[in-house]
Amino acid sequence: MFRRKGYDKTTLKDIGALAHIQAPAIYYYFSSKEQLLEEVLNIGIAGIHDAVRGAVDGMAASSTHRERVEAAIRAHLTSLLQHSDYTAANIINYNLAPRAIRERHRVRREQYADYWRAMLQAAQAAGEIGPGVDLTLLRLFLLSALFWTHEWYRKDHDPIEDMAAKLSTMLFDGIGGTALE
Amino acid sequence: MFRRKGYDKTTLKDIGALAHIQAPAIYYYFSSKEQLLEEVLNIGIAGIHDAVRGAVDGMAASSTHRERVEAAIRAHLTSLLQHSDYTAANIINYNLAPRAIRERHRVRREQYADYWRAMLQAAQAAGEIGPGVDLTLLRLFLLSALFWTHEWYRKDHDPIEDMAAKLSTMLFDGIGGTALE
Amino acid sequence: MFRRKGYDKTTLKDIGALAHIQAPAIYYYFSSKEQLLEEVLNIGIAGIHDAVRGAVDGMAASSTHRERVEAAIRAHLTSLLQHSDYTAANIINYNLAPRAIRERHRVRREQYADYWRAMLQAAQAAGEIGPGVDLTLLRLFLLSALFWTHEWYRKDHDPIEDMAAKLSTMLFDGIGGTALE
Amino acid sequence: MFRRKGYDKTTLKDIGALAHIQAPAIYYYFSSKEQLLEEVLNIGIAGIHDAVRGAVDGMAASSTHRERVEAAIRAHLTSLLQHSDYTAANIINYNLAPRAIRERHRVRREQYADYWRAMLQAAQAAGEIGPGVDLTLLRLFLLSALFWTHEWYRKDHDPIEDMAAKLSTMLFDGIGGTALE
DNA sequence: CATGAATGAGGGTTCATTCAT
DNA sequence: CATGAATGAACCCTCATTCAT
Repeated sequence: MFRRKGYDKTTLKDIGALAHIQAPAIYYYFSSKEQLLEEVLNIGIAGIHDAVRGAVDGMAASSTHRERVEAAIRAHLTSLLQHSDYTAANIINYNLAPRAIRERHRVRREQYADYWRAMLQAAQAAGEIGPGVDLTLLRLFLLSALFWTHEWYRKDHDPIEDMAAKLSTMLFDGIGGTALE
Repeated sequence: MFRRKGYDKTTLKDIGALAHIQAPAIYYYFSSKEQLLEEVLNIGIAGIHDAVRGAVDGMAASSTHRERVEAAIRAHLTSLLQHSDYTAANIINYNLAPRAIRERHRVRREQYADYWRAMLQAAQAAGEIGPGVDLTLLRLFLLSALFWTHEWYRKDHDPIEDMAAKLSTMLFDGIGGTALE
Repeated sequence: MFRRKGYDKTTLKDIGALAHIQAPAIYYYFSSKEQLLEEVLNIGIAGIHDAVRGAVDGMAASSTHRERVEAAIRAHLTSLLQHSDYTAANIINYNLAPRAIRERHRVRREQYADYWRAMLQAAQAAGEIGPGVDLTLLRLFLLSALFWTHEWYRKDHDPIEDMAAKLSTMLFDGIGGTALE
Repeated sequence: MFRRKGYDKTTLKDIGALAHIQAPAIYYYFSSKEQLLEEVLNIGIAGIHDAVRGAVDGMAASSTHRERVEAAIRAHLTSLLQHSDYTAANIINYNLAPRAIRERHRVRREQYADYWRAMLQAAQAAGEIGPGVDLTLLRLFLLSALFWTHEWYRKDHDPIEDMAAKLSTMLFDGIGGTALE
């Protein structure tokens, strides 16, 4: 509901209807609409973080860093686009959430960012990402591209695995043609 | 106001205060809050579209396509991050806008997308973007990365020109190191 | 609880917490919040009535009526200020109680008033209260003064016995000085 | 309304109906129900304070202090019982008002108490109140008796002027008969 | 004897909007 | 061109109460 209509437009009545209970019954489980939002945000971030970590950490020790990054991209997209309304709800509502919630939640967002930071640093240390690459900017742009997919992705697009593979290729090998060489 | 607090949380009283008038006076200029939103969305898209078009079209005829794309990136970021609260308001509120507005507005968003599509096609036709690159996916990911910057960009970041240059380099040349070659 | 927060602001949850049970468990002992209030009111009136009667009826047969009135004052104040939250709760909530409860309860209040009425009449009959004194008014003002103490009395005030003695003296002997005599 | 039903039981709908407007229109004039209560409390205290001060200060300079006190009693009762629902509302609701309101309001109550304190002190200094009388206790009991009248006074009682005169007489001359002298 | 779960009524409050002035 | 006053719809939330367990 938060994903489709946004926090403000979502009424407790809407939510209650979805859960087949009356609106006030929600207060038996949550202390306020805001707390409900906070839990949704948390589930959203946890879902994608776990998916990515699970995918990467489960890889063979012999995997290259490039393979790891590509796996992370694939897991991120799969989780966001196929599994979790919570993650999309997070993206949509985070900015408009009350300051208190946002501040408490920021920590979790940063933990996810940290995971990527470490992964990219390892790749650069191993020489699989060029030494001149600004990792902070890379991470920010890359995660932006990934998160924003929920805005334009439709079920009838390419399979997510293809998208992930293509993005990884563009990113590592560049899109430049041979015209100028 | 729409940018900072979102459409729903913004009250006409807020807006009136900003304009030094009483809330009902807004109705002298706009027929409803929704119409106000629509105009804000329009200004937002027009601002960035004009900025990008202006930058690219003003270039020397001898410019390479890569130079053009980089100029477009630079103009997009400059407009979004430095000039226009309207564009950021657009990004934040588009999804949650009433369906009618969204459908009327989508046309303008597509026109901006078309501009990029044409630019990228020209670059590929000229061989400056590899023939195997999926232009649709490239455009979607690239614009996602660009639009989402407003979420994390702070005034104390790198100068926008540097960001644009680095992104362009990563994109065209790839981030891959030499480890595997 | 009724004394501190008043009937309306007191929730069954509050009461349950005080009794270390859940709110619905209250219904095992009382049929409704109103019935609970009624019992509290009753206990409050009974407490002060019993205290006063006990003190006066236990006095030596040789006591003067003035001594009896003073004892009644002392007992009333002691009961109200030191022993019984119930009595204070009664005073605070009686007016705001539902009409049905109020009407049922009024009888008990009148019984207490009757006790005073009889005591004052006896004193007047015996000549210890002047023949010209309007007993009804005296009783009303006196009980008003006594009941209202719970509003301003703090533990660090004079001992209650002193207060009672002083009030009795003022009342019987008057506060007038000698200036005009 | 606050006087009849108490703050909690009074709904904004009730108040709106009384004022022939819809409940939300109240917010055009008051920022909250609490602020409304606060203003009612203030008017209540101001009403009685002004009435008493006006009556006493308007007396001939040659008046005795006893005459002044009696005039104050009369004015207090007249204001409370005949003119002002606000004062009765004050008495009833003060205790149950939110702490913040109560603390802000206490100052005004104390100013009224101060007025009486000064009046009684002057009377004692002039010898019209006995030197042994505890003025604080006298004031507290006297004001208690006066305030509480609104609980039992009915229109069919004695005229207020008679009541005031009788109370004054009892107070200054005492109720004691001659039996013990 | 007590609780977990839920409900229904209703309360205070917000807000876009209207309209006479 | 703008405001003061008011409205009606709707929202979040509270709470006494019920009832199966």
